[in-house]
Amino acid sequence: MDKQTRLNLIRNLIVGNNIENQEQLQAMLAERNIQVTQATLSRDLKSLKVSKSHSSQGGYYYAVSEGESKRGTRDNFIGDISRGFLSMKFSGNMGVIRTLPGYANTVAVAFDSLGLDEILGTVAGDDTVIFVIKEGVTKEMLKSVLRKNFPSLYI
Amino acid sequence: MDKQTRLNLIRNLIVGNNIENQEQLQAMLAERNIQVTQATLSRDLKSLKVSKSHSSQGGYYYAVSEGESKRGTRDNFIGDISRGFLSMKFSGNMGVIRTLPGYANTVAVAFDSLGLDEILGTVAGDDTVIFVIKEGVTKEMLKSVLRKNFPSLYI
DNA sequence: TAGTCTATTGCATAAATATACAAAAATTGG
DNA sequence: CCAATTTTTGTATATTTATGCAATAGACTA
Repeated sequence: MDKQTRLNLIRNLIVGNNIENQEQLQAMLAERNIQVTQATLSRDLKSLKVSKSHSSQGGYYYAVSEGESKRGTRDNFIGDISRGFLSMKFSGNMGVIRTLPGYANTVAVAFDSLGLDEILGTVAGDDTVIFVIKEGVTKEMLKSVLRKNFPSLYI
Repeated sequence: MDKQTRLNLIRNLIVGNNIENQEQLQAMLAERNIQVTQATLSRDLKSLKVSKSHSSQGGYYYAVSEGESKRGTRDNFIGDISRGFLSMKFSGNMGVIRTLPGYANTVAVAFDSLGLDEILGTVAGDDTVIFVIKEGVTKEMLKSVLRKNFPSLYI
């Protein structure tokens, strides 16, 4: 478990859950067998430029800031995907990927270019990619393939 | 100086300046002869749903959440949708919205911003929006929700 | 290889923010 | 006007987050 992997996971956890404070985040990481101190999380959240907001229900939640969090020049497909990727969800034979604003096209192109047999095609908007899964391929089969291709993403 | 006035001033100060913490905000208010404690500011920021973000220079800044500062309100989204909307059709777990030319993106953004639980994601072209319906949600359920949100549209 | 440099982390603690509680101020209904 | 109720605020303190420092590990150079 290196730092970059932890950062990606944290980003995913933040996007996919309502996390109220660093203690809670620490607990979620612990469930995944990642042990870090609050101090490290404070630094991680800073480097991800995560902001803390008030929810309308009175609590708090973390949010990943628009864009800024990562800008770099890794030029392989997996790098492109890692950089913009936020979350992936499924519905029937369709999948929806949320990305940082403006990254959808990059992610979709990278996805296409990998030539995954399980995916029939993709369409990209600005921060959303929709793709169609090949008939007969289950969510679980696809997830397993994706995890193999992107061990850093926690899909 | 009543509370509402102070809240408005705080919002303006936050939008117009880079304020790093409550102490700084307190000082700016003091310059304007408004004396309050940090505790009160903490409550004020909560009621304004101000979030604290990391700047790319390493510092912090407060930001007023979309809903409160800009007119990113529900009413405006509904207006945006009504203006460009032409028709909505379904196929399986997918929906297709036709709009006036050029309106697709606006409609999609508005749709997304409403945060409808039933919709997984959207992609916009020029005059067409495609969206994916969440698994387990039927056409009829979605239509019913949409009719409630947009009584003026014939969905 | 030894020495140097850099990155990452935990520990302890500082700094920043939130809140329980009580008091003061404002509002409401006779 | 008064009494009852609600709102707003400060004080003191709890909670949450950030950071100085030292330790460790890996990378790089000569």
